[in-house]
This record gives sequence, structure tokens and C-alpha cells, in this order.
Amino acid sequence: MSEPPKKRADAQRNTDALLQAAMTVFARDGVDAGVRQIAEEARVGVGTVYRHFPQRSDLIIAVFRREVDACAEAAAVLAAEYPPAEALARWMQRFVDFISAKRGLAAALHSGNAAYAPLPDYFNARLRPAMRMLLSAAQAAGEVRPGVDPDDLLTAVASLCGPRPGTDPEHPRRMVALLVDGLRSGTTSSAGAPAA
Amino acid sequence: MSEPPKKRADAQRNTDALLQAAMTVFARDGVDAGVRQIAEEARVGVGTVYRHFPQRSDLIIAVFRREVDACAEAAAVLAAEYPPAEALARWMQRFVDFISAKRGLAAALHSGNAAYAPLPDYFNARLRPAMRMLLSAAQAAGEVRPGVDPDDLLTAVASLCGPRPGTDPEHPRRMVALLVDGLRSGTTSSAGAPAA
DNA sequence: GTATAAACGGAACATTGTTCCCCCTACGAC
DNA sequence: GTCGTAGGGGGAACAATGTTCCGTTTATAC
Repeated sequence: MSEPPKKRADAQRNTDALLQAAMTVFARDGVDAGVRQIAEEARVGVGTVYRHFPQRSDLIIAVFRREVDACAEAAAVLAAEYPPAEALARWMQRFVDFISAKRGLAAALHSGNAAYAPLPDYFNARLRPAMRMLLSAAQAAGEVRPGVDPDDLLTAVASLCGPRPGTDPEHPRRMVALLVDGLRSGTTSSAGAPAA
Repeated sequence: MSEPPKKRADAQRNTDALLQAAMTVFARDGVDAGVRQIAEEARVGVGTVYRHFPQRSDLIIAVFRREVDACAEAAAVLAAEYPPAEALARWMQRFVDFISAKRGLAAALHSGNAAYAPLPDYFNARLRPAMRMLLSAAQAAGEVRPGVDPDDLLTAVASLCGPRPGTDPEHPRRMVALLVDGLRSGTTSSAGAPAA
């Protein structure tokens, strides 16, 4: 199974540079940014872009997956660094940041392009376990109330980040903070006041 | 206010031909169809397209509004031709057809293009009164139950037509038929059986 | 019938995603 | 170190878009 065909060093370097560049450019100019722009940011010719990512959408997908991975891995880091409820709270805000940044991509997702079809599955496969892990740890520690479904929470946060025309970008953060306070309330360790 | 600058006859003819052609082409190939294709269908040069619709999005908007209008006007026609509950039922199916056909456009709407921002308002402004009219007439005739909000109905039907991957296209029609049977049930004139 | 302002048509332009192919270079063999 | 070569890199070139421009045609008023 594991057959490392030993990619050439420069090729590996360019793949990384391209991912990094694409991430930067997408963040700055949105997912509609041109291929040439990404190539320039990566100090590379367009041909090289297409050697590594045969289609524009492949690049978008790769960046998306990389960011999903980063978000999922943050869960373990936070769990190791903070008490369970705090870790959960911080991760949910991290999740908000992730979703909010992907507004443009969400539009692309629903644009009927079949290439993006597997992305939602990947999203769930990586992030649901993360949420599950953090939530059940916090519940086991008695820091958040039991009886809350992790998948529901994930969906709820995603919905809260959904497009509301003209609303200020801090709105989702506040709403999620409220949600977290709700989770914490009514537990033995709940020193926190009910959400204001 | 009303100053008819007497458009040239051929210009008027071409505007109509373009709208008709765009409707046809969008229905056949989706809203992403090219301008040249529309021009050809209308037997007209691309320059003419741009004379009448300075931007591609203007053409899309015009077609959308025209179809919203057609759907709204169908309400009055149906109300005159059928008994109230039947008119309501038929119009709701008409509405389903309209929404289902606009799947591609819906994606365009949420694509962040500011040109499409006013469309949802237009949609509501024209269709909510239509629904309101049909529903209250049917309620007044005792043919559907009272206590149902017309706006809720509109939203519900639109939701039922929302994208479900891989579902057969008749699904929304059946669901809406169920909805209508629900509306009719429990009234004096309800000869209809509970939905099967 | 003529003048003229408007409309028409489609070539030309700008900007995409994508392909092609020549040149170069990293890497293994000696 | 050197050399051969498989593979990677670069960017010109292609195709398909939306959009603009301008010479030609035509509807309309007189």
C-alpha cells in the first residue's frame, strides 16, 4: 500500500508553495481568484500549477481539506492545553472562524460543480469526531450539561454562521458564545452567570 | 412621469425576441449559457444584446422578473377559472414548477453578485400577495382550514423544492399535494380523504 | 424622398481556464 | 565529480468567455 515513489524535492517544494499561495490568495481575494495570480504568489509558472493540480477545482479542494484538517487537529491541541469546557468553547470559536472565512467557498460548493460533491462528506468525517471528542470530555468532567448531541451542535454553529445580509461579522461569535454559556449552565461547576 | 419616448419598432421587437430567446436558452442550458448562444437564438448580433441589456446579469434579472410576473398573474387567472381550493392547489403546483426550474438561478443568487440583491425582494413583493389572495379566498369559502399563514406556506413550498441530492424531480410535487390535502382536511366541504 | 438619430451586427478586445512543448534540473549510476 | 535521463518548470499559445467599438443599415419625421 504505502509506496513512496520519492517525489523530486523541487516538486514537493512547489506543491507546498502552491497550497500556501492558494490559501493566501483565496483569503485575500476569494475563491474566484485567477490561476495566474496564485502562480505568481507561489513564484511559479501556470504550467506548474496545472502539473500539480490538473484543474482549478483540485486546488480549491486541496486547500479546503487542508483547512478542515487544521481545524480538526486544533481540537486535540486545545484538549491538551485547556480544561474540557474551555477547550470546547475555544474550539467552537475556531470553528466559527473557519466557517466564516469560507463564505465564498460555500457558494462554490452549491454551484452544481460535481467536483465539489465529496467535500461535505469530508467536512463531516473530520469535524464530527472532533466535536464529539471535546463535548463528551466536557460532559464527563461535569462541565457541560449532558443530553446534547454533538452533530446538532455542529449544524447549529454552521447555521449561525450562515449568510445574514448586512449583519456585522462579530454576530456569529457572540451567538456561539451564548450557546457555550448555555451548555455550561446548570452543571456542578457552573460558576458562570446565565448569558447576558 | 409617463413619457413614452416612442421606442423604435424594431428595437421593441428585438427586446421581446431577446427575452424570449433567453428564457428558452436558460431553460435548455441553464443560466450559465453564453451570450452568443442567446444572440443566435434571437437571430441577433451580440452588440444588440448589449444594447438592450448592458450586462449579462441584466438579462438574467429581466427573465427572472418576467417569470415571477407570469407566476403571480397565473393566480388571478386560476382564481377566476376554478373554485377557491382548486385554484390554490393548482397555483401551488405552478409555483413548484417555477421554483424547480430556477435551481440554477438560485445558485447564482447566492453567489455574492450585488446585481442580484434586489431579486428576493421582488420575488416576495409579487408572490406573497398572490398566495395571500388565493389562500384567504379558499378560507373564506370554507374550503381550507383557517389559521394558516400565507407567508409560511410560501416558504414551506420553496423549502420543499430545495436541493435534495439524487431525489426524483416529482418529489416536491407530491409533497406539496400532501400539504394541500392537509389544508383541505377538517373543513365542512372536505370530501377529500386524508392524504394517502 | 431625404435627413438623421437610433439600432444593428459582428469583428476586436480583455480576461479567464487549460494545454502544449521546449528547456532545465534533480537524482541515481558510475 | 560526470553524465544520462526521467521528470518538472515555465510561459507562450489556445479556446471560451463577457464586453466594447464602430462602420453600416434602417425606422421615423418632415
